Amino acid sequence: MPELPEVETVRCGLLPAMEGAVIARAQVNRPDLRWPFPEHMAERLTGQRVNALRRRSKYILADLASDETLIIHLGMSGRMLISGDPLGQFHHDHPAPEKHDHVVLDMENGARVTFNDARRFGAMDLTPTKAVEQHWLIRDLGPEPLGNDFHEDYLKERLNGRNTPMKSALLDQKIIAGLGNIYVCEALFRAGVSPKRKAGKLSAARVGALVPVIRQVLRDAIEAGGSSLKDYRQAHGELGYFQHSFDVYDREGEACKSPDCDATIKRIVQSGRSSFYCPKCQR
DNA sequence: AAGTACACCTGTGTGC
DNA sequence: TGCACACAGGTGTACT
Repeated sequence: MPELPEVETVRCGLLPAMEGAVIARAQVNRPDLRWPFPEHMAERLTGQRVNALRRRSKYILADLASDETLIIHLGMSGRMLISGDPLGQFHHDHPAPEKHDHVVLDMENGARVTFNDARRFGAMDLTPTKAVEQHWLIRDLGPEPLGNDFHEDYLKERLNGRNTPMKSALLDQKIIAGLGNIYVCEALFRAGVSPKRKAGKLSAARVGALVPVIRQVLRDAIEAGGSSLKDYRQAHGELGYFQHSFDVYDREGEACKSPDCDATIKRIVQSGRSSFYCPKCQR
C-alpha cells in the first residue's frame, strides 16, 4: 500500500487517538509479520503513554513513556484503522474483528487502533528511543525528501557515476527515503525524465530540476490524503484521492496528459516492477 | 561495490 | 463455476 504520502496520512489520522494517550490493552494475534514481533511486545506496550507519533520515511514511530519506540512499517498491504470514539464521550463499540487483524491497541480514551495486513510484509519492533536512528531498519535510510538534507548537490553526488536506471535509483531508499513505485513514476513524468535514463548520465540541470518536482509530487499526494488503489484507507477509513491525479501510474495505453502530446502511456518492467511513462515526454 | 533476481504472502482480476 | 496465471503500494538477502 503505502509510500511516504500514505504513511504520513495514516500518521496524521492516528494523532488524535494516540498522541498523548495511554495504551490500555495490546492484543497480539500472531507471533510475527515479516519478522517475529519483539519479545513480550504486548506487555511492553500495555500501560504506556504515547508521547509522540512521528514518521521517518515509510516508518511510523511511536515514542512511549518507557523510553522505547514502537517502529511500525505497513509493507504492501498494511493498514491502521481507528474505531470507537477517541474522546470517549459517545460510544466505545467497535466493528467485528476482520481477517488479518494482527495487532489491536485499545487506548484508555476509548479509541481502538487495529493493524490489519493481509500479505504480512509489514513489521513492528521495539527499540530504545534514543537509539532509533541506529536501528537496523532505519540507519541506512537516505534523507527525507521533504527535509533540508535532500537538495540538488546531494542528489547529484549520489547519482554521479551510477549505471542503474533512474527508476531504480529513486526507488533506492538509501539514496532517498520514502518514494515507492507510484511516486517515482509520477515524479519522473513531471520532470520529463525517462525511467530508463542511466542515473549517472542525467545532466546536472535535470537532476536539479528533479528535486523540487519530487517534493511537489509528495506534497500534492499528502494534501490529497494519499492514493487509494485497492485497499488503502486513511486511519478513519476514508479513501485518499490522489489516484485521480495520476499522470502515468496504472495508465498504460491511455493518452498522455501533456497538452501538446499525442502519445500513449507505456508500461515496462524494471527490476521486476512496472514503470509507466510517456515515451515522447520523458527522455 | 554495484546491479539484479528472488523471496516473503494473500487477494484480485483476467482469460480459458 | 473452476482453474491457472499475472500482478499488486516494499524491501532484505543472495547471487553475478
